Amino acid sequence: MTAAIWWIRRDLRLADNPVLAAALARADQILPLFVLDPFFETSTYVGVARRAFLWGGLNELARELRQMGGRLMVRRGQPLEQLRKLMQETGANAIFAAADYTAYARRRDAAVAAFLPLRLIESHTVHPPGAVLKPTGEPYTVFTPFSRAWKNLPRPTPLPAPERLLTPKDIASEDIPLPVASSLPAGFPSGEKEAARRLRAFTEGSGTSDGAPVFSYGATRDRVDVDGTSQLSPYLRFGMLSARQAAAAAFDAIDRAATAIEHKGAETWLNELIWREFYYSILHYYPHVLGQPFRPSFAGIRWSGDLDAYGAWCAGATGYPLVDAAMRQLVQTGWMPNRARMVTASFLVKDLLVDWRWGERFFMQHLLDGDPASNNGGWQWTAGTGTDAAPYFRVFNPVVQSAKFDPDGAYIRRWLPELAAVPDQHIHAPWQMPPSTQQAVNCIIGRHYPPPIVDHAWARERALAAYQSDSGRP
DNA sequence: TGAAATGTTGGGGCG
DNA sequence: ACGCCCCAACATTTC
Repeated sequence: MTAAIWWIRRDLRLADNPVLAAALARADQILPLFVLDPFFETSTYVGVARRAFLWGGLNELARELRQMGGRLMVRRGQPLEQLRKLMQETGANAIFAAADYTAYARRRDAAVAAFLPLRLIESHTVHPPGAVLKPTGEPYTVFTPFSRAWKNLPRPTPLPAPERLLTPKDIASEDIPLPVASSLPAGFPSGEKEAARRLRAFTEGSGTSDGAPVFSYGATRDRVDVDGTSQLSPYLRFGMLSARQAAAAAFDAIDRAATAIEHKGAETWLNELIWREFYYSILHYYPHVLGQPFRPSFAGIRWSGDLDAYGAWCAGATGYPLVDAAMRQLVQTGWMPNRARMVTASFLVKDLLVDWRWGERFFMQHLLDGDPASNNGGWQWTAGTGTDAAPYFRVFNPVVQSAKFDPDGAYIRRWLPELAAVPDQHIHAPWQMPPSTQQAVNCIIGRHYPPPIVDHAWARERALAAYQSDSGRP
């Protein structure tokens, strides 16, 4: 009998799992192992919600493994030490894990590989960093040519889940951490089954006469008052859904599209998946983006360092309803639609002139899908410091964005109940309500809801001036 | 995957 | 009838 360790980090699924498949091809028995790494228990970049989501996923995975005859092991401590011990206890002679790209992950895996037979398998992307390169062998730094090259590669075909998986008996394991009920994200039940159900509902429809949401994605994805996005990112983050499964479903939807609009919707969603792969590639080839601007010319911007402004942004108390609604949604649910991320990020960086890295960290703490590559890519895009980023002079107007993407204010009223009775005409800029109206709807600006923390027109000019003078621009 | 400022055009009111 | 102005609507440029 041979045994191999399946070292699980963020690949919490049985279907389409090339790491597990590689381990099964090599060994008769599999030791699925999760190591409670003290690094993550103390990291300021991991908040309680994402940790609870992970614990929930581990419990789900353990349940599924039991049904197949297997068992999830949990050990606490340094990965190298715990892996070495488990190999000694069990006679396992190989370790399989998914390749990962953050600085910490690479350091950790290199340290293990130096002493133990660790095999890293590509699993987090459809086409791993290095598979999509310019003809010269250089990485792409612009999205559109990257996506063109990506689409020229073979279409993915996900693997089925294995039918049986045997784990050696009588191996000690710690208890799987139970998520604290109060920190469990209510809108996002954890686990592979839930992920598959949501993917099906999004790309194939929920069985009603309505078309699949992916077909209207082009029109609705930016509407914050409508659930127009897939909301699959938390599942992709922990591999409860694989990028290949998602991309395969996107290609299927493109094939099934009956109209130009449907085709465009599915194609746009596929592009979002490719953005994710683009940023994985960027992080792999340009690891300095974690901490430094991709473009060094932006390293000299003098940020305001305004802790009060940052605190108001975090608390959803800037006085701009769309920004505040989105920040409250983030803190309460661990998730925000992409449009809201762009608006809140632009507001922090451009209107408040707060260092984008502060926002990046806050998002990492609160987002269930907090992924270093995508999150960093998004923030650098907004700050104008990244690859293929928004030009520095593009400044979102939080009132205009609100009117466009939450036209009736339904999203605002949902997350800011204090504004529930504000008339439509003032919902995007409530400080313009006449005092009599404020009285009438019981929303006094300055008492029930704050006045705007900055004047947007003024803030825009300040941002343009700061970017211009500090980034060596003419 | 902006917004604001500036420029152009053309219809209509009016002397 | 004609020129002038106003200004919406749209286009282009600039940040």
